Amino acid sequence: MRKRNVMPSTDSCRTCASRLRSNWRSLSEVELQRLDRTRRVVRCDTGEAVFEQGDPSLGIYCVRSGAVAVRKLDAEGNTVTLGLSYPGDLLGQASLVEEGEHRTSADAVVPSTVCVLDPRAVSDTLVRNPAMARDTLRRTVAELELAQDALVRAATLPPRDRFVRLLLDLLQRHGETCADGSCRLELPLSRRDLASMVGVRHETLSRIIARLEADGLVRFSGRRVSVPSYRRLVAAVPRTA
Amino acid sequence: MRKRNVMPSTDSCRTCASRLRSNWRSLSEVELQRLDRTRRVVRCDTGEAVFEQGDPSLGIYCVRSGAVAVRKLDAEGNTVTLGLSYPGDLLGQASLVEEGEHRTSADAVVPSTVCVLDPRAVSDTLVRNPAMARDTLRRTVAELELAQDALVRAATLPPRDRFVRLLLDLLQRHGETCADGSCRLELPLSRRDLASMVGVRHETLSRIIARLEADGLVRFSGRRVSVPSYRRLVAAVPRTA
DNA sequence: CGCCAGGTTGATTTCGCTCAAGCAATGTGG
DNA sequence: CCACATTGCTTGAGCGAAATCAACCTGGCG
Repeated sequence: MRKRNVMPSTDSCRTCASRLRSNWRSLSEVELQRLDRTRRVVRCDTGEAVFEQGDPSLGIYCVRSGAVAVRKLDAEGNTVTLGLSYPGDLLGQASLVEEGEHRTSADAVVPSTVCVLDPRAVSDTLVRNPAMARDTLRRTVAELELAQDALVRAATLPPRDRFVRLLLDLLQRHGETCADGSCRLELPLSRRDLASMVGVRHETLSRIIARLEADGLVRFSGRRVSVPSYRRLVAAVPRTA
Repeated sequence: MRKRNVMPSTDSCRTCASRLRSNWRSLSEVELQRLDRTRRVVRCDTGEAVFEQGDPSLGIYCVRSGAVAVRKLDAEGNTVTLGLSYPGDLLGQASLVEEGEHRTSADAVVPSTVCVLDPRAVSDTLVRNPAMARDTLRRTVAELELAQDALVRAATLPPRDRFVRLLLDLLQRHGETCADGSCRLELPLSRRDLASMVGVRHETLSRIIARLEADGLVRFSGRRVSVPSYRRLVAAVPRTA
């Protein structure tokens, strides 16, 4: 992970393309401006860290563009990728309720822009704007449920099925569907990262991919993935609860 | 799971023994009373369901006494135990932000009392009392981090270590420590439930227990567990991140 | 040209799952 | 009160799948 570049604020929150998808969509112009004044911008190239687990938090992080992987390291140095964050998403919402060290690492998987907001300003806004407080709670609850679903899958589904589910999720975000029901996908993640999301070693993931190719469900070539039939891929895995 | 008994409100939130540990600790007397008026009480014996996944939610659930297991069923009918909730905890906080069906099941593992509050009343209170809103967000974030930690453990720790961690957690809640560093514990859960929390089949859990006993780390007899040396048990597992 | 990171593939071992039997505690009906 | 089912748990045998260790390939890149 190379260093990040902290730049002075360029654009404003008001004109942010992902504003309506973000936590701040229920803010008035005035409130937005107040937030905006505290804003710093971090530009990261692919692979650059936005922040590292253990760093003191500089504020509330909000993805403006690109895609950011959120990872957690355990005591043995294993790293688990918890998920990807996209424009409008908040990173490390722990800093919403208490400052301190980052409990996760975050790095750009494509060139990305992330804004950093003053926690006090955000906190003030939360107090003054119940609609945003509710919105924030809703998002956090949604994320909690995502995590719990992942726990259930980790406990019950075999690795192969977990990987197919991951592929289907990535297709939603990064894929393009053709008229004939096939689709293509440029993976934003390395094999190792994929493996760390599925919870298996990377050699095992290689074999899983080989098996899926043998079954004619997907074709991998580097980071290019093509899926001959989306329907068949969906059918290859138990119901999406 | 047998049926639950819904009873008229007996005691009040104001006199609730777990009020200060609950979500409502920052409420004024007036606010508490307003909530209290909407309250219903559910008494459950061991094994009785508080609610089942898929049921329409009757409101916000708050544990008053006892201990409640929160479980999730997946499409194949596998059930995973997500955790235990104790007095002061909220169940299924999804209902905080939107009504609908329960996304988990909850059943009492010891005789328990759970209060049900009107979601509208709670929602009103959230809007009017930023301190409570903040408190609620804090709790939800904390739970999210718990879930993410569990994900990391599921992906990196072997079953044996995951079980020891679970034992250590249960010791905190249900154990009694002796002066000599040994401790005892009355398990509130069956072996199957323990297995479903660790993410292995119950036969495998039996073998894990047998191995731990062979190592002299614990002694099991029914639901009675004795740990000769707490320190040794802690040392048997990687650092508690 | 050689090095290196990322990826694949192979051989071997380990370990959790499955199926199956056995056992103790509890409950039930005759 | 006893025969018998039931439930929760343990134990064993065998299998299959993932981890591990290791070799090897491939495409950058200095």
